[in-house]
Amino acid sequence: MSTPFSSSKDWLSRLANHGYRLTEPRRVIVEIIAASDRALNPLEVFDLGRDACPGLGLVTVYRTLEKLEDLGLVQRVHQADGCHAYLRAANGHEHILLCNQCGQAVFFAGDDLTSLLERVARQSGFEIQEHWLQLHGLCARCRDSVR
Amino acid sequence: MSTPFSSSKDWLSRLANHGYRLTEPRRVIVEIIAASDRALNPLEVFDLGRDACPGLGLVTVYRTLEKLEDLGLVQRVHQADGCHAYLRAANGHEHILLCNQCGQAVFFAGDDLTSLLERVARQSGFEIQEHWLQLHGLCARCRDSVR
DNA sequence: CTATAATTGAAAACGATTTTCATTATCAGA
DNA sequence: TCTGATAATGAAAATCGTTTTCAATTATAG
Repeated sequence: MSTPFSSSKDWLSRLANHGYRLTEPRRVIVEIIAASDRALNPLEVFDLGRDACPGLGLVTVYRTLEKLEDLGLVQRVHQADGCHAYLRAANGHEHILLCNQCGQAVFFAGDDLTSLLERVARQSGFEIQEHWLQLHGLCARCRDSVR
Repeated sequence: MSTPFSSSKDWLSRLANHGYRLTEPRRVIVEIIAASDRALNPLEVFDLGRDACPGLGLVTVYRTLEKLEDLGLVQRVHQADGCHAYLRAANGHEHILLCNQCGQAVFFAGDDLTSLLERVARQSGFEIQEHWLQLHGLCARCRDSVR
């Protein structure tokens, strides 16, 4: 069980190492995602980013999120309403647990899945390339405040 | 491990029991989803539906899929490109395995998850309301034809 | 310091989905 | 069986999230 926080410094050098330029909009966007404990959609990143970088464009948010996802630093989560939000990427065999109320994200280890995956591959004849586990619920605080 | 086929008769009576009228467009759409062994997006349902019901409108497809989902007969699957497709709903603790190539869907039992869910709930303090496991890979036939 | 090429933001385009609205069809009740 | 209330339909327009285009700006190698 781990918090989703991460170091924006690392992310910026990863960007630089891959030939991307370090610009003000990118610094701001990276900082926002890395510092967030919940998944943010592009518009939310945009709104937060405008505070630190008034000229920021929504298009730049989309483009930067796409690059961060390509580099494996950030991952998209799918929400019930069909929209996408972005979060620090899970490392290794971590998966995500999201609060339906406040959006808080928690990572947890899901290594127990391997035996299930092997069994399903054997029985179905499929070659399994990707597994995608996401949990939704209410965090302790929201559970108390809702009832 | 089970095929995704289901009885469209059952679905129609479920619709009727819930106060919905049985119309030609609904009969056609239900028949298409129930008979499909892969997830279909609304446009695919529309194209197939036009064959049997020439006047069919895409809007009706969306509306009918929404009702079927509300009744728990059909479920949405999220795809890598962000689009949605619809499939017979998994029953009980089944989950879905999708072929990235041909789209074929296979259901498998995922009851092994309960202990994982309990552990995560305990450690995180969350009340877990929904778990969402989806596997992607290549079915036996596509794996052979791709290589 | 300069030149080059990557990056930017605004506007327009885009595709999927939803809403609006007038017409049509289902079905409960006479 | 007929009929009226109203649920359901399809077409067009609106909407929403996302992507493309393009001219202006900016980071960085040399």
